[in-house]
Amino acid sequence: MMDGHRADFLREKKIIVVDDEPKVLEMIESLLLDEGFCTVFKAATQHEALDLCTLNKPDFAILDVMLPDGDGFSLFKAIRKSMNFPVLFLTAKDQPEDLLEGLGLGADDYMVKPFLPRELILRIFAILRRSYKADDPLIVLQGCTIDLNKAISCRGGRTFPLTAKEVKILSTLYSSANRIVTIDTICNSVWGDNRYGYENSLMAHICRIREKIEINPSSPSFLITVKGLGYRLNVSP
Amino acid sequence: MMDGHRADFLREKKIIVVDDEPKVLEMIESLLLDEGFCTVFKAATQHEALDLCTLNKPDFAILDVMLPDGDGFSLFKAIRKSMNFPVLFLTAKDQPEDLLEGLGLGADDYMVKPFLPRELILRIFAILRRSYKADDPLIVLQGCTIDLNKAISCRGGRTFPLTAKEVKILSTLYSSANRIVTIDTICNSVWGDNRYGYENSLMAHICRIREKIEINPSSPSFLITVKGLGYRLNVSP
DNA sequence: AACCACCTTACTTTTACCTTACATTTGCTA
DNA sequence: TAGCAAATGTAAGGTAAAAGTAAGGTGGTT
Repeated sequence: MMDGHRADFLREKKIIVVDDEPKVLEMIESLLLDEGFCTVFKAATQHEALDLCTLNKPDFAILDVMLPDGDGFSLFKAIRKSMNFPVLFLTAKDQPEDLLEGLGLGADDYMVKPFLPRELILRIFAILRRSYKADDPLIVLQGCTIDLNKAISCRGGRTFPLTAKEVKILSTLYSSANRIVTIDTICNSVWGDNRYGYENSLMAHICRIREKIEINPSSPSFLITVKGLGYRLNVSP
Repeated sequence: MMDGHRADFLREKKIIVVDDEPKVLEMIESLLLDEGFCTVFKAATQHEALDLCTLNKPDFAILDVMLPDGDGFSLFKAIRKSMNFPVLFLTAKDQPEDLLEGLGLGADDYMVKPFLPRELILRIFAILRRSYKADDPLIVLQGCTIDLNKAISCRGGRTFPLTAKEVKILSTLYSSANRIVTIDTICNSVWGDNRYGYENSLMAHICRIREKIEINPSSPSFLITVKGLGYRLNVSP
């Protein structure tokens, strides 16, 4: 695995692969899934690809230049009319003009088939890193990332918005990550001086937070209850 | 000239080229200057390169893997300790391990010598575009483009003029694109030190901006309210 | 089994924000 | 510098999402 857990949030990105050869499509898909990407769309034609893009708003595209209904370049132009995610071109033809046309249009990278699978993965990461660089401090859990500045959590390819109170509670817990934080401490940090009477409200918030960050909210593995003492946010070291 | 005036600001970026062969150094430099780049630094050794980087803070680097005092990879690691500009590796050796090592370290691109000059230029632009897109005063949303220089937004074939305050607000939001910007931050940036009491005014501006950029202003998809936290301008990616 | 601490859900209340219409200010032009 | 239009600011009623509440449920402990 590349980059370890630090690049987890990049693997949440939705990728679309467009190629007319089913074999190539399968190969790239399994390559991506093996690498830990959760959401991979496949299309064999330009038409299909455009529909998928408008519907699913992918974060990255791998486009073959040869397609049954028009070339990848025209697909690229069509996409760029309304979307701006990064694109890597793939081609069997080793023609310099092709390569230059692809990059000239504004593509992010260009690879010639056959390619080293590893090189494709590394180039994808290079592009994703630059395109989606997280200059925000991320809370990285195993299978979930939380961005408190953006007020979102990402889990299993889905993004959940966090509310103001949820952000406040999480940031309180995170400031004492892996340590028990008492209910009183949390209430004090969230509701200030007049903090009494909010215990149940806090409980409801914890419940709602778990829905957004836990893989199995009813048996939490990140936001842990320590009975009689408080809560603890487990963050991988 | 590539991309016309839209990419002009990318040519302002400072580029450093590191190669032990003076000929290659000269060749790349003149290539870059011909393309319109104004600032090109040259270094032949790792040591020289590091000094130039710390002094001039370049925006992009082209590193040869073979250097007299250590390889390009160790130079890359040294640079990344304190700086984070994008890097393209260049190598004469066509060894897969080399390529994979370079990209694996976190480089942005990798080219094998000899290369097509045009391809190098195009790849440089691809990387610069992604890395420094925030400087681009043209905001491309899905179905709407905003030109902050011209102070207009285009949507559904119609062009809307933007007022001074609207431009200021949008540019504040865009400089933290995709991230939550607090109302206080926006007010501070628009009205300066004495910013209190303008919250409602800001609200009215937000409302007017949405009329000009959103397809459906009452359920916005670009300029998002994050209740209790602030506003966010959704830009893809 | 009864207790306790906490979970969970559905519901109510609150609040922050939207929206509209109108008032005021600004800056341009005659 | 007076008049005008455009831009900006203000106020108030309306609204939906978020926060808070309450009540029944769960599971471990004594």
